[in-house]
Amino acid sequence: MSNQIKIPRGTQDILPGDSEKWQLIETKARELCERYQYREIRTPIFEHTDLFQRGVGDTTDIVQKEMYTFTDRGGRSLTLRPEGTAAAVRSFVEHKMFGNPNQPVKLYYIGPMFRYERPQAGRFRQFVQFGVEAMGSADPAIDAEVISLALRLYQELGLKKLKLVINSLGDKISRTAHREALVTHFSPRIGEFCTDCQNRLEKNPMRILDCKADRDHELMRSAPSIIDYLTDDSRNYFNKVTTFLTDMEIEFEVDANLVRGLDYYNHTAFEIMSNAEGFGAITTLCGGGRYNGLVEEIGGPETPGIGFALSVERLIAALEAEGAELPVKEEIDCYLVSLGDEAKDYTVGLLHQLRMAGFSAERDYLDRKIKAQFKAADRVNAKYVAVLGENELKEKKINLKSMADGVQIEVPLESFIEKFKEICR
RNA sequence: GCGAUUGUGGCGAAGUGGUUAACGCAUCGGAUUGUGGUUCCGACAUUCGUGGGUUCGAUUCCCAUCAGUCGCCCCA
Repeated sequence: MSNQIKIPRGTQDILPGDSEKWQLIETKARELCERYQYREIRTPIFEHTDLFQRGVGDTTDIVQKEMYTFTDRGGRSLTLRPEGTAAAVRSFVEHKMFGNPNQPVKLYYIGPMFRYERPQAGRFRQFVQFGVEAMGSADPAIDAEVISLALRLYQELGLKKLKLVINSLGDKISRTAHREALVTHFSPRIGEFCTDCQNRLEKNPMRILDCKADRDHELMRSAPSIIDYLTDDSRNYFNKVTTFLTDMEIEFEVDANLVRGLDYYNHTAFEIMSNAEGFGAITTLCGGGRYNGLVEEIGGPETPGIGFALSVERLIAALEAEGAELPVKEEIDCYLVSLGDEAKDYTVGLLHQLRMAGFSAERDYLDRKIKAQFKAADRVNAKYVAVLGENELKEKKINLKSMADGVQIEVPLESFIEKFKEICR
């Protein structure tokens, strides 16, 4: 066992017992997307490194220190996708979906993402994101729709302790003006801030607001707020979004310091967080926002877009923190108990027939005693146990026992399947 | 990248510088020679993450290493 190969750091096996929960969540997400009319897109798990550098942004932590980048045999630099938006946009441009008569183009994806990070509660090197992208519309109603879709998923899975935080990052004019104000504000005393912030001053001063280390610095509280620099258009846009949310009776909180870590956001930015007690330090379940301009950046025509991404791992963690159980039932219709070699062999055909008829069915393969076979049947939550022994075989009948009430009946072997269909429909 | 903490059977969990490594759960067998979820009895770690050192002797002490967990940064 000393040379045992173990799972790579930050990854996890999802075993039977848990995989059913994942299936249920994925099914719910797909069903929800069907209702909201988002259609699935499946893109590769790796892309050209350039895509993320351009799409996600060179100044982001994701690009600077978290990418799984490798060179393939042809000398190309490829990267395991750290998020889903860049690839969706790449595909949108590559397949000229901007020419699709159905606009906006509404897509969803669900699959693994990769970031080279130190694992801890709610953070993995491989994790699964479910995300949605709507490209081609600059209507604030789409922003509200995207937000409500994310919230619906959580709510329909049983989460209650949720908080929606929203902000506007404004358009290009708003951001440029705000940026200048920030630089003017922080420059004289930037030496008092952490080195990260000192770098941010030039590259992306807005993210200084997001800094936890310098949170209590006096210049933070007096820092210019983006809200004050929004153009009339941006302000109207934001008001529309919040009005629509209110119309849908969705509660939210405006946080002027909500910035988001990715460079491509503008206008609407939002996060859904968990309030659950005992949740880990990382409380963000879902993050998203508008990214007008990203499609152009990736080489397409000027196209507005908005989306979100959420982690299934964190969703499951939130469910556990709230003590919300997913309705996964694990049971089988029939367990075949057999005694004696002849009967044992006979169950092969019976099992096959049960399964052909659409039932879930199982038998013993370890040559266990009858008592142990019943225990096994009990363990797998068998609704019925069919007992076939030498006696039954001789008399061409089979005993069918209902495990819930212990009632047992005799059924002629030849009509067993038909009878079982009646009893266990 | 930095910090804290942990690493004993399938799982949970005691334990000590010296050759029997508790116990609980689970599993298997028996009591009940063909019937589950209760009870009783029995079986189940040449071995204490890995490598090295100290020692007459190490699971227990020291060093290194690997891994898990949690936190910082940042994010989903």
